[in-house]
Amino acid sequence: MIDGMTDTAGAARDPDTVSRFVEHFAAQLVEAGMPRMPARVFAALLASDSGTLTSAELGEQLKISPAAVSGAVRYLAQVHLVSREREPGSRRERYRVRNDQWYEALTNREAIIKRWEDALREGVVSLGPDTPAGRRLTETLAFFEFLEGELDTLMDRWRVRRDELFGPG
Amino acid sequence: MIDGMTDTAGAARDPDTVSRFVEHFAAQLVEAGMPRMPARVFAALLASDSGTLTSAELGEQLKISPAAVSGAVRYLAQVHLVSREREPGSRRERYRVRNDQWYEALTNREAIIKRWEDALREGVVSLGPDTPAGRRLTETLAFFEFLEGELDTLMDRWRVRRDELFGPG
DNA sequence: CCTTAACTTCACAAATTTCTGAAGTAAGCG
DNA sequence: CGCTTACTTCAGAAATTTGTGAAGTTAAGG
Repeated sequence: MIDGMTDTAGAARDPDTVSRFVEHFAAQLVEAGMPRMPARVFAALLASDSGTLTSAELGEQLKISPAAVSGAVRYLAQVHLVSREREPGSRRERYRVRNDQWYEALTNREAIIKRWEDALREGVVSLGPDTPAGRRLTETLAFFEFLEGELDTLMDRWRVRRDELFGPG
Repeated sequence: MIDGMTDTAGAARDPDTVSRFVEHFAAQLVEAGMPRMPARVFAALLASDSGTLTSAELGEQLKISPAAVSGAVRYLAQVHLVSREREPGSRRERYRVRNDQWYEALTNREAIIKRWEDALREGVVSLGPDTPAGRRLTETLAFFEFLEGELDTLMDRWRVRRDELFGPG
């Protein structure tokens, strides 16, 4: 046993090891389009045992200013990837990632899909429904409408699957 | 009938009207994370009757340089949203959006999902599978694996639905 | 094989985004 | 009621991204 490692059931939470995962996973999120700071904050929360961290803890762990934490958390709350909780009897705030909310958020691109649909409907009218371009937009629109319906039932199936794998919740 | 409008079956392709749709739809794509020029080029292709445009046509319509067209098209080809075709017996190239390839590409985030999964697997090992954080990552990983399988069958169902709506082939 | 057309690559200028320090605001605590 | 702590907002510096002009590359056509 190496000095300084705690002998828990799992691996020790070596800060360097944790940090490496956090940065690696954050990099994937960035590649998928998420801004850097939100990605890092989100990854840090994912990697925390409690699933919650305070602003100060995030700032220290990621070596970023309170302002950066504030901005990142606002972004994440807006897209429903984290929730903010006030610690009762304290002005300290805790940011939490819940196991389910994070994939809910992923499928909740619904607002975005809705706006795509609106733009496409406008396009069908503008270009004329009987033109080749109009027909292409009509088909694209139909696909998004189909997708919207599928996402709901997909999440239902996931919950069933999750209960199979990990037991009801 | 207004002067200058051609009396086709659909609406006339008034350049301003087309442009308004192109820019509006492109804006939605940008909001969803696509870089500006690729979004505009893609929207222009979607709105074209033939589904194909040359570099020169794109440059003129969108008022951008050949270099910008080149960069945008490279991006779009990389994510499989357009294909490039060489006009036989000419050094002119045509960029095409096919009706199906575009939603295939949307679901073909598979490469991205795969890398997320890799990062998560690494994380489970790093943090320890029996820690709360490790269990959270395990569940997240299971969700992505589930999603991967669902996407295939979802596309199958779409093709059936499309044939219902628009007829086969 | 030389000319020319069409696209690509490169270096740089411009615009945008990102992150910080500093000042501001709100809320617990004495 | 004022002090202090914790977060937020704001202005600006720094870094990144974006799009252009210009030079480079490839291939058709005489």
